Order: sequence, then C-alpha cells, then structure tokens
Amino acid sequence: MADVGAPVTMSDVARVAGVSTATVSRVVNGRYGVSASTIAQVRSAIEQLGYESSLVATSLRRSRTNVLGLVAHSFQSYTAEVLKGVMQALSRSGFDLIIYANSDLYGTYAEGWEQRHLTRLSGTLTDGCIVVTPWDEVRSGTPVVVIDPVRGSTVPSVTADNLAGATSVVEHLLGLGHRRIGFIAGRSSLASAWSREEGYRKALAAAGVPFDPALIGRGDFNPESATPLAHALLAGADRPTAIFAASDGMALKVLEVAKGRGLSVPGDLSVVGFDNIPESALAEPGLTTVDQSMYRLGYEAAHLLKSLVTGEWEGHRRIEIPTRLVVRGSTAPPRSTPGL
Amino acid sequence: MADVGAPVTMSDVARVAGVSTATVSRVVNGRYGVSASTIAQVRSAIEQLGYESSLVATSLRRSRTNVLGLVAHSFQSYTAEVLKGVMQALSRSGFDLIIYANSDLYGTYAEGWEQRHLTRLSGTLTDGCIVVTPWDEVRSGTPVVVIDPVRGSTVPSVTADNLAGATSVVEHLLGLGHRRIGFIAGRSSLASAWSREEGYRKALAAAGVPFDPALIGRGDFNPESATPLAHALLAGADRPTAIFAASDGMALKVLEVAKGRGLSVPGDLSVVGFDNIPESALAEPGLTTVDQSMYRLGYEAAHLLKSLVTGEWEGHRRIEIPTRLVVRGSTAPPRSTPGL
DNA sequence: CTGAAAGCGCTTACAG
DNA sequence: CTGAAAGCGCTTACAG
Repeated sequence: MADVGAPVTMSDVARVAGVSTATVSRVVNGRYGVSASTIAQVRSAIEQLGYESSLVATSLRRSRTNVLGLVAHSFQSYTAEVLKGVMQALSRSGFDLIIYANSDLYGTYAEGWEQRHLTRLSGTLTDGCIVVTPWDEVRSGTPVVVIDPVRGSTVPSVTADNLAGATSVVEHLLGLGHRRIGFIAGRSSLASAWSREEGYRKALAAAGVPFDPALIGRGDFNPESATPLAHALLAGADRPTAIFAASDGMALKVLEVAKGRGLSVPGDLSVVGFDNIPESALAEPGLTTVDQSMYRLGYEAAHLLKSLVTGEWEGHRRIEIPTRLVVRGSTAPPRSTPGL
Repeated sequence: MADVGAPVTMSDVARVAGVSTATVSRVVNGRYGVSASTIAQVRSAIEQLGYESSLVATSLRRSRTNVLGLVAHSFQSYTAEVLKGVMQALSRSGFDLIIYANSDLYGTYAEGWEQRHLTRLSGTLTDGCIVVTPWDEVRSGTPVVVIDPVRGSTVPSVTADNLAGATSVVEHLLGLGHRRIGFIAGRSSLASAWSREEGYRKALAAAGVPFDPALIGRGDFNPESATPLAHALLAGADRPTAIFAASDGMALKVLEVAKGRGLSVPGDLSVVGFDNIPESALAEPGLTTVDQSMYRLGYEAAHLLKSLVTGEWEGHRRIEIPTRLVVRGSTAPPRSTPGL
C-alpha cells in the first residue's frame, strides 16, 4: 500500500535475494535446476517486494505468450455478446485474453484500423487474434480468426448462416401476405451483408415476386445510416408494407422513423431486423428478427483460434452458425392484403 | 496477403530504406530533424513492407504509452455495460484501451487476481488502470481507479450511491405493507455490499421495524450463492413476505427458487434486486430493482483515470453516482397485509 | 541531419 | 546448480 514508487523489477528481486536475474527468472518460471535453498531465498524476496513479472518484457522475449487478442472497432451490444462467448471458450484454457479497443474510432468504421492493431499486437504480445467485423481482408504472421469477414476472404472465419436467416425473414413476411417488402442493406463489402441481400432476393424470386430496385436502401450496418433510407422508402406513394433491415440497429431506427411519420407498427408497416441484440426484445413493439447467437460466434471463434495456435486443428476453417427467426410484435399481415 | 512470415521489424525497414533504426524511429514518431528525402525513403520502405511498430517493444522503451487498462474478473452483463461507458469516455481522447481478462477465473472470484494483473500491466504497458470490483485493496505505481472498491479503500474510486438505493428499496416494500423483509447480502468485503446492508437496516429502523437476524442471508454477489440462502429463508413457517437481494443476479435466483417452491411472485413473495442488468427487465415477472447505471460508473471511472494520468485532476477522488428505484412486476402488497 | 550505443525488463543458450 | 552475456524491438541521449 505504501509502495507507490517505481515498479519492482527482476533486478530488484535478484539484488535482495543475492542471485542473478537468470536465477530469478528460473524460479519465476519453475524451471528445473535450482537448489531448494535458492528457490526459498528468491521466493521470499519476491514476496517481500511484491514482484510480478512485466507482461510486456516477458512477451517481448518469449515467442509464445499464451495471450490471445481480440480486436474490435466499437463496443456495442453485439461485441459484448461476442465477448461473453469468447471468455467462456477460453475459460481454464491456459490462454488469457487481451482486448484492444481504439478510442478514436468509437462507433464508426475506420478503414484499416483492425489491420494496424492486429500487426502491432501479433508479432509480440499475442499468439493469435480474433478480429470482429474487419473493414477489409486481414493478414498476420500469427493465426487469425475473423468473425463476419469481408466477401471473398480466405482467412479462417466464423459467420452466421446469413442466407438462411434472411430467407426465413422474407418467407415470414410473404406468408403474412406482404408483397412490397423494402430492404435496407448492410456494408456491402461484408460477406454477411451480401448473403442477407441474397436471401432477400432469392426468397422473393422463389415466390415469384418481382424485384424492385426502388425498395432497396444501401446502409452500412450503422444504425444512423438507416434513418434517411427509411424516410426515403416511406415517402413514396407506393410505399412498402414491410421493411427488412439487415441489422437490428438499423431496424430500430426504421421503427423510430415510422413512428415519427405517424405510421403504426405493425399496423401500417411491418419491420424486421437481423442479429437479435438485447434491445430488440425491449423495443415497443418487440422487434421480429433473426437470432444469430453472437455468443456462439464468439465461442466458436475462440475455440477455432485456440486450436489454430496450438496446431491441433483438424476441421474446416470456415464455420457457419445456424440462425433462427424470432417473431415478435413488429410484424403482422398488411392492412389490406392485396389479393392473395 | 502473401506475407505470412516473420513480422516486419524496424530493422527491416531500416535495411530497405538504407538508414539506421534511429532514423526510422524518428520518422515513425514524427520527430523533427530528418531531411525530407530521408523521410520519403523511410515512408516508402514502411509502405512497401507493411510495417507497424510493435506495441510491446514501444511501450517497454517508453515511459508514456497512451494506453489505459481495464482489469475485470469476468465478463457478465455488468462488465459489458461498464465497458460501454469507458469506451465512450475515452472516445477521441488519444488513449487506447486494453482490457485484460484472465481465462482461468471466469465467473468466479479469485483472490488477488486483479492485483497480480494490475502489476503485470502497469509498469510497462499501461499509463493507468481501471479495476472492476477487486477482491481486495489494490496498489500500483501508476494511477488506478476502482469501480466498486472494498470497504475502507483509499484508492480513487467510483461507486453508486448504494445507501440511498437500498433505502429506497426498503421504503418501497414498507410502503406496500411488508414487515417481514428478508435480505440477501453481497460479498461483505465490498463497500457496496456494506452500504446496501446498511440501507436495509437503517430503513427498517427508521420505520420502527425490529431487525431480525434470521431474515439475513450472507451471499457473495454471485448468483449461485443465493440459491441455498433463498431456500433457507423460504423454508421457515414465519417466512418473509419480501426478499431484497443485494444484486440482480442473486434476485433472479430467488425468483427461481420461489417458483420451484410453488410460491407465486409477487402474490406470495415480493422480490427486489439491485443493479438493473438487462436480464431483469426480461424476467417473468419483471424484477423491481435499483438502477445504478453501470454505463455511468464506467464513464466516470474512465474520465477520472484520464485526468489522473494527465495530472489535470482537480476534484474529489471518490465519485458517487445517484441511483434510481425501478418498480416492475415482482413487488406488490403482501397477501394479507398484517395490520398496518 | 544521422548513426552507434545503451538500455527498457525479461529469457535462454552457453560456460563453468 | 549458477552467472555473464546476448538479444527480443524499440527510443533516446550523445556525438559528430
């Protein structure tokens, strides 16, 4: 408690114990070949000084650190859920986790951020990294697992079955009687955004509903990006009776915009999202969405990364997690079902 | 993409650019006194090789790293909320955040964990740290802010106004007509647990309701700790008509136990928690609780730490955040109000 | 304007 | 069983 001076180093311990730093290092790391009496002396000096080895110095010197990294551009509910899964998978694994969060980019997408930090960590601090929703393809000298990669990525990855999820949404809306279904797309460089749009198109095509480009808004997964798009979609005379947004964050904005324009949900407009973040259950009305178990994305990513680092991975390097449609109050048949 | 070999170091850049590492370092850090042509050469070598400086090597050498740390023992909803506040406060502050999570202790309280990791980070990697709910008093050579400190702690800290929060709970229950109010306490070493219990006692005393030690269960904030205590409280003939648990996690377990024993909530038993984690709103019935804005705890802690590190702090080093009673479906008057 | 050298706190061959 | 020395990738006086 009184000790608020310079940090205690290995040299301090060596001096107090009357041995070399090499010997202290051996004791700290439990290496063989140190006499019992020396061990005792060193231990007592460590105790007395409250010494802990510096993570930085240790990992600079060693090749293996037993620390895994996670790099994410922001900390919304999505990332928090992923994190819980990661922690569970790493529980008692012998690997600690370091999460690196860039303060200057909170809530925004900044190009290249992940790559830069991945590189800064991976040579020295971490044995491998998880990158969540990177801006672009990433590369690294140590193993990497990407959650929600860009289109065409060849890096090991974990994603939800976005195609099936989006398909089930559109089938649900079609089943309710909707024919004019708007879509707000996500960041187009991401494989997930692409698959969700593909699911939308294919399900419409399968039902023989013609595709109308006027019903598509191009967002970027950020909630804010959906606001002007929702206004645009709802302004026309021939407005859609349902809007499917490629993320819950965007869908919640659609809800907001609809209310602002005096439209009742689901009476005048059905709204569906994708993700199933906790906020969606609390919305009024509850948001119909696709659950993609962010917890499981994190869990599987951590599991894969761990195996990659220890070199014991056998299976496929691209994992797909099943999705599940969650129907809540934001969807209903359109007011006047046009001749089914 | 093809580059998956050894990491690119400053020496590599120096070799390609035909200069010394000292010069590369100067260019990377934007120091004065390098000729324009040299800067250009070095920049081009950096570009060509995809060089990024090693966070570890840099922070080992430098005294100031512009990285703040957060050490937490687990990653439940509580920590995730705190994190959001921390990130918001650090947004565009020039400080990055590193979160260190120990994999071997997920979900459990392990003595001394925080201190050990704090020490391992603070000499070298971080300029300062936030520690969430430490097991014991912490110390460090660099600034520390504790969220939810132990009793008697002298370290800068941020806490909710636990006394007022607990008082409002008991007043709410008394107002409904409850007289036999059980209490499940938190980890007694924490100031928050102490204040919540004090609020409980004082509010009872103020209302002239005698304190009954048989109505107190000693938990530790972990949800699991509440299960046997709830059974014990509800087993007696003269069981309480309401139970106030010192955390939502424990209160949700009380809900479970009550149901398991065939008691209806709030008909047979009112239940109240503390924290207002997202799960509490979703419980059936919704849990009456005290909102302590974990987001704000994180925000204020980060703000305080930042000021401490830059040396510009003026105010008090112990910040208290107001709390707010949130009444939901889990509380109601007792079945037969004993003569008010 | 630039480089050789020392050193941040450790670990690991190499001698002895 | 133990220590002197080199080196992990950087930065910073110190010379020139």
